[in-house]
Order: sequence, then structure tokens, then C-alpha cells
Amino acid sequence: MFELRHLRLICEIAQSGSYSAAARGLGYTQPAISQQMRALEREAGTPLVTRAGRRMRLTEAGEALARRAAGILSSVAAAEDELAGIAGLRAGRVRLTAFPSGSATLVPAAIARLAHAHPGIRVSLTEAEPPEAMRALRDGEADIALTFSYGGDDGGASAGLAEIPLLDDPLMAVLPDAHPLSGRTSVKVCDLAGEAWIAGCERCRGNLLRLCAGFGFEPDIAFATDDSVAVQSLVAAGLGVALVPGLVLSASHNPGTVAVPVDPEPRRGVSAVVWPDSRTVPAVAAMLDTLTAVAAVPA
Amino acid sequence: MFELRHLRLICEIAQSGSYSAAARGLGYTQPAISQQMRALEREAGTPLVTRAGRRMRLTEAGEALARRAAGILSSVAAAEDELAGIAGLRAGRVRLTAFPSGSATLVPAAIARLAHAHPGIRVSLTEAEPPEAMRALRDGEADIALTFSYGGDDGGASAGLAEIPLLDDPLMAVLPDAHPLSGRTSVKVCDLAGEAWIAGCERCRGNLLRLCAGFGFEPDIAFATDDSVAVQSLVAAGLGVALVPGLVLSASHNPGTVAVPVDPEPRRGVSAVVWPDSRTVPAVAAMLDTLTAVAAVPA
DNA sequence: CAGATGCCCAAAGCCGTGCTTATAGTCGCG
DNA sequence: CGCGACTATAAGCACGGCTTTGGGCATCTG
Repeated sequence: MFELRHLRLICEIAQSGSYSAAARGLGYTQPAISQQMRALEREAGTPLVTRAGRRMRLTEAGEALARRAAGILSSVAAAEDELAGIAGLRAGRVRLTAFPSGSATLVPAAIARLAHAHPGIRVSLTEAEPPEAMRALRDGEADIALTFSYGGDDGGASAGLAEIPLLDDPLMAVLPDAHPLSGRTSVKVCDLAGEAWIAGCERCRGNLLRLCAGFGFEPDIAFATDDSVAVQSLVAAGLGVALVPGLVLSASHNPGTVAVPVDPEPRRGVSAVVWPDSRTVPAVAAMLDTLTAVAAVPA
Repeated sequence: MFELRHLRLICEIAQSGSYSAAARGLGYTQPAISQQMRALEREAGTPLVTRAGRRMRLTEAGEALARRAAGILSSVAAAEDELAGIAGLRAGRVRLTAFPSGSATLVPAAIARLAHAHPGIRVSLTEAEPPEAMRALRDGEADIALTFSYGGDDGGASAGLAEIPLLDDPLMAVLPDAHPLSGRTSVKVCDLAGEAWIAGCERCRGNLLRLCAGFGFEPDIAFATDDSVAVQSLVAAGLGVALVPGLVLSASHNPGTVAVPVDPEPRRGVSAVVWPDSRTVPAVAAMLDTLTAVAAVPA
């Protein structure tokens, strides 16, 4: 099989019409050109140039090869340009999978910042709860999975994956406006032991149960819904109280409710999970950096 | 700049999804693949694959490169096919420049034979007297010049060019039917010393003068014309006698004339002239061989 | 016509590249 | 939990390809 070096050579010779000139143009010495051409002709199985007195003239085969070589070389150059664009953050793509409240807060801010810094990078966003996000990551359908985990669970970040902590998201107690404790600057979980509870998603509900068990009671869960807006609406309607992550509240807060800090503050960890190798992929690295930066400055 | 080896590699990996499989497919050992890929990624400036557990997955950059590589490799393969066609006489072109009586005799036979043996080869034919044919050859406008020369001149085959003798063409005396010598089996030049002469082309006329001078007389040239048909017509009209090459007579013979062998037989040499390098160009070599073969069997 | 000038070819030597072999580390599976 | 398959790393070696040097040939010039 030909070598690109040979194709460049035949093009250069076609233009300059001389081995010496081609050598100067390509940064070789003249004998190197002679040797390369001999190798190329051996490969081609037919002469590509003929000596016509002082000048070298391309044969029909040489002309044909030079013609094709020009196209091939420009294709190669185009491929190099494309890769250089990806390496230089002028192009590329990051596929993000984030849980709902993440995709409503951290992610939009990160995307906006990244789009400003590197307009050529395309970002795609899929919304998924952490378990599905991890599956997408494992299946190669996503580059970054934005997940959260409570102290008691591992978020599914198992072998081979790298987890980058982004922020510690404090849980707030959400009470109806009219609730007796709504004026407090902080509440204890025990204070709410007798309340009816509105629970969130499945893993949030698990965390709630563990948390309350730690304080010696089992919460009376009146309703459970994945929808964080619905949770607050149910609270506003006076049907119970809830523990809601600060991130959720920063994205949407029902005005009929009050969010009160909890003491001691329960937290959930929000982190990005990637394949370790991905951290060296320019667009992924840029997005991770941006997410970290955005997370460091709470909205 | 990339190497074709790298492009083949990324394609193979894209298909097989494994370094080891790619190594088997390409005939390398596995470490060779690892090293090539590392070199390629260094060149590209960005990772091209990520380890996803057991499987290797291409990154966006890797996919992009693999996509382009496939096209590039097929272009290279097409170029190789084209050259292989030229080398294998399934394609190619020969540009022939021949003097008139050659292009009417030897050349048609050679072209027919070559077309039969190698239908893919295109032959182009230009008619030119030897001096112009040599110029075309020097200027690269022809691959083979078919020329003739008399003993006294060199046919213009000067330095750097190779001359391949094809045949010795005997000159015949052409006499009107009614001429007193028209019944003889041979004539001597001296027998025609007192005749009026019809001369051919410029170089033929020069040869006639030298020939007669050798026999101690100067011919009385009544008419001179480049057109070999006209020469014979003038003879047929009783306006003189002529010396005409056998090759000319085999292509056209005026029935009102008689061609008589001359003793001793004057001759002109017919030969093909090429650049020495051309003899290794497949299509040119094939045409030279064919011309030689055709010349060996006088039509 | 001889010298000068480019240009290409040939031979020899050397350096670097890239392959193989051997070995260790890692992941997934039975 | 050990086995099999895969990849990474290191060391060693061979080949390829480049440079240097010297020579032949064609063209141009005084």
C-alpha cells in the first residue's frame, strides 16, 4: 500500500517538475527523493516519471497518481482539521444525562457558560434519574452522568467509573405557610416526627426513611410523587411537610410554602460520573470543569 | 501528518472493537497496535478510544476519524487499481507519431494487433515527417516517433533518445507501363541516368541526389511532391520515373505503373524512436513489441 | 570546443522508527 | 476466587529511510 509521504511526493514533483526542487520543497535531500520515487515505482509496478533531458516528465501513470493524490491529501488534511477542531474545543459534542433538578439548575448554567467560552461545542442533555443515567453512561450513550446520592447509598458509581463531587446539597424542610414552625430559622427532624409527609422520588423516600429511623421514628408518608413541583403543591395544600433539596428550591419554589433549614443539616451529594478516560477528551473535560465551576458558586 | 497505516488501524478498530482483534486482522501483534494508537492519539491531540470496561469504545474524535478514514482508504485503493490497470496493460495510452507511409502500413497493423491483445489501451496517432515527429517526442507530446532515415542522414535521432530499428525498406524503381525497362526483373540506377525524375519529400530528394551522385550523374528532377500518390500518378502520366519505398507501394500502387527492383538495392531504415525510460512503460513497451512483430512480417 | 553548472544516480553509513517478545496489571466471568 | 482475555509497559532488535560523498550526463556559456 502507498504511503502518504509518497503521495505528497508525486504531487510536489508534478508541480515542480524536478527531484531537486521537490526535495527543497519537502525538506529532504535530493537522494532521498530518488530513493522514495524508486520505492514508489516499485510499488506501483510501472514507471511514474521519465527523464526527458534535463527535465523530469511524469508518465501517464504518474499523472494519474498525482491527480488522485491531490484529492486524497486534501481529504487527509480535512480529517486533520476536524480532529484539530475537536482537540482545540472549536468543535465536539458532550452528551449529558442529569437528574431533573440538576438539569434545571446546574446544567443550564454550565451549558450557558460553556457555550459562551466554546461556541463550537454541541451539548446534548437527557434527563434521567441516577440509576438510568449510570446505565446510559455504561452503554456509551452519555459522556457525563450527573447524579446525586445520600449518605446511605452509593449512587450506583461502581467499578471503573470516576466520580467527581460537585456540591453538597442541603435538604430543607418545606412547610405550609400556616404551619406553626414556618417562622423558625431552623427546625429539627424530630420536630416533624408527628407530621404527615410528602415524599419525593424513590431514592429520596428511602433516604427519608433512613433519616427518620436515625431519630427513632417512622414518618407517616401521606403521598409520594417524583414530581418536585407536585411535592410543594401538596405541602402548600396543607397535606403534609417535606424534605426538599436546596437545588430543587432554587429552581422552583411554591410561594404557598416556607423552606426552613434543618438542624443538623441533612445533605445529598451531587456529583458527575464519567469513564476515567473521558476526562482527557477535550469537550468532556471542558464540561466537567464548567460544571465544577458552576457548582462552586451556588446559584 | 497521519499515516495510512493509522487510518487502516482506526477503521479496523472501529469494526472489531478491540485492539487484539485489530492486531489479528492486520497481521500485527497486540503491542504494536497499542503503540500505533498511542502515536496516533498523540498526533491527533485528543483521545480516540476510551476503555469502557472490557470493550474499547471510540470517542467522538475516533468516530470522526474512522468515518473519514474509510473514504480516504477507498480513494487510495482506487488509485492503486488504476495504476495496476496501467501496469497490467488493462488501461493506458500510447501516443504515436508516424510518417505518412508508416501510418498507412505498419501502424494500422500494429494498432489492430495491440487492440486485440489489450483492448483497454488507447492509441493516438499523429502523422508527421521525421523531423517534426522527433520534435513532438522531445516535447513530450508523443511517446513513440516512427521515423525513417537513409544511409546518409541520421534521421534526427540525437542524444538521449533510443532508436529501435524496425525494418529495412527497399526502394523500387517505378516506371510507366510503357517504359522500355518495365519488363525487366531488375534495373540498375545507371540505367535510369538519362530519365526525367519525379522526386518525393525533401529528405527523399536528398537521398536521390546522393544516390545518383554515387553513380556519377545528377538526376534531372522534373517534378517534386510530398504526396506519394501524386508521385505515382506523375509517373503513370509518362512524366518521369521515381524511386519509391516498398512500404509506400504496399499501401498504394498506381496500376498505370510498374515497380521494378533495383540492383544493387537501395534501402531506407524505418525505426521507432523513444525516450529510453519509456521502454519500461507498459503500454509503450507493448506497442514497441507489436511494431517490431508487425515489421518482421512484411505485409 | 572546453569549462561550468544543475540535475540525477549510486554506494555507504548511520540513526531512528516500529516491530516482536516477555511480563505485569486489570476486568469480567464461571 | 481463580481463570481467561484483554491491554499497558519495557527491553531488544532489525529494518527502513535519510544523509553524506562521489560520479555521470545534459545543457548553457565564454
